[in-house]
Amino acid sequence: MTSLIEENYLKALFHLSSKKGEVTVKDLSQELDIKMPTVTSMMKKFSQKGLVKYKSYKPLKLTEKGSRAAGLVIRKHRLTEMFLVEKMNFGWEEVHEIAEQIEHVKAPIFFERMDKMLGHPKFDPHGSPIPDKDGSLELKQYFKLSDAKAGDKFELQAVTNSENEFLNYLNNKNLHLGLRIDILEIEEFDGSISIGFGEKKVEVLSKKVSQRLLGEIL
Amino acid sequence: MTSLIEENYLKALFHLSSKKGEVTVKDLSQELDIKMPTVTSMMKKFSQKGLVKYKSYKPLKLTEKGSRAAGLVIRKHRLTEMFLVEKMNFGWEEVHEIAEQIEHVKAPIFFERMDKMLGHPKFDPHGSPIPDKDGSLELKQYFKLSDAKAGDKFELQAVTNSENEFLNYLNNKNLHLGLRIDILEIEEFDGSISIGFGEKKVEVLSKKVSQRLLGEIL
DNA sequence: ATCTCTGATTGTTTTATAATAATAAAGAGG
DNA sequence: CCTCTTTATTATTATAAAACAATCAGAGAT
Repeated sequence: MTSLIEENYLKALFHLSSKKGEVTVKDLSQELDIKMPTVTSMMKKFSQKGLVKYKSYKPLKLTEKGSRAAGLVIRKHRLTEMFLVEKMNFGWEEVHEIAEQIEHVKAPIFFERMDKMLGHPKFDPHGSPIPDKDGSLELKQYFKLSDAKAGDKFELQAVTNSENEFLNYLNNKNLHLGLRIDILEIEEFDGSISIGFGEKKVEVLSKKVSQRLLGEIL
Repeated sequence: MTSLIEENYLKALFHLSSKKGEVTVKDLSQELDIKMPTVTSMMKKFSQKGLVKYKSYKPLKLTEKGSRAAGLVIRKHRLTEMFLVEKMNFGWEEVHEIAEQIEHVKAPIFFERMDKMLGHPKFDPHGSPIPDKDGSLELKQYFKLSDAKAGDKFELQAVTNSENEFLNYLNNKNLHLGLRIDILEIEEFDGSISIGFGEKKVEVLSKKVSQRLLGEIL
């Protein structure tokens, strides 16, 4: 059995691994807001359980088993987020905290039911892919809006970052997933980008924002 | 903040209180399958928090505050059960275990949303009343089917007991809440009862069963 | 090659929840 | 009213997850 606490370690490992493949004790410590000694001892336990490869003073690596276990937690989280948005009318900015708790429910049938009701979705409300029933994930290659050029058409399909503050900003600007955007102009000086979409709406987005918007150039 | 563990103590206190008003340490101990000394020390903490009235060697009593706190936990549980049955197509025999976990979610908005989606239900799938937003409960007076007389008409509205085994028994006999039942005959010898319902269905129920079926004599 | 700094580990302590063993209070039967 | 059983309490210990303090390892700079 993996406890709630272990599941949180797994999630953090998953997120950090997706960037670098290897994870340091310090990274984990910061991500979870748990002191390094505590992390070290938990990693020994994980190593025991075959979830991570661990050598003293060396970076951690998720094993195949650990990776699948982590994927399953992420799956539960993302299915829950999707359910909250699609079936319970929550906004995409509200669901993270709630899903954070529901994801730890020990009742496979509950998540299977969600999955079924949602028609086996491949992405969560922020465009992040949902791992399959084995916990494995095929990662889609997105473009950043910041990499598009003037004249391109862009479909917004995901965000890199799901903090409340950012999502509320997007809500205020009526920017949502699935939106088709015309890139009008890019300001060389600061990398800000002028876009047009919907009913003649025009907005200027800072580089900070456009780097966080992912999708496809059409 | 009331932890998951404290919520479980509260629930147990609520259930035991509803019968006798007062609860002994032993009762609680058995209900929760936790040894008496552990219960004693938790009750000191509860007393500190003003949730129970506690004097050494005397039975426990929920305070007003404790009673409301307990009611809120029960509310979350029962709303969840109702949601699982009504919105996610689970059977009434499946929902208890799942709700037992979801009830501990710390996100009032989540339960409010369920409540709204369900149209502010007054009863859970087993006919148990759902406490209001303050945690208070008006208890309805039910009759037991075992107290009905030959010739009576009876509407099944609740069950006293929600164990899986019993609910499956009722499922197999097509006995469900809302069903109208004709009491055909009562066997003096063992208290078993012959009933008719639906499409000319006739069944004989043991006293053990009929005592667990609650409702109204029409 | 050594010094120093950062990151990692060990060893000890804390907190919350539980258990066991030993003791004390209440209540029941004579 | 006293003894015996049941129930409750205290005191100590256990376990999991975390913290803090002190030490240790390794990488870069001198």
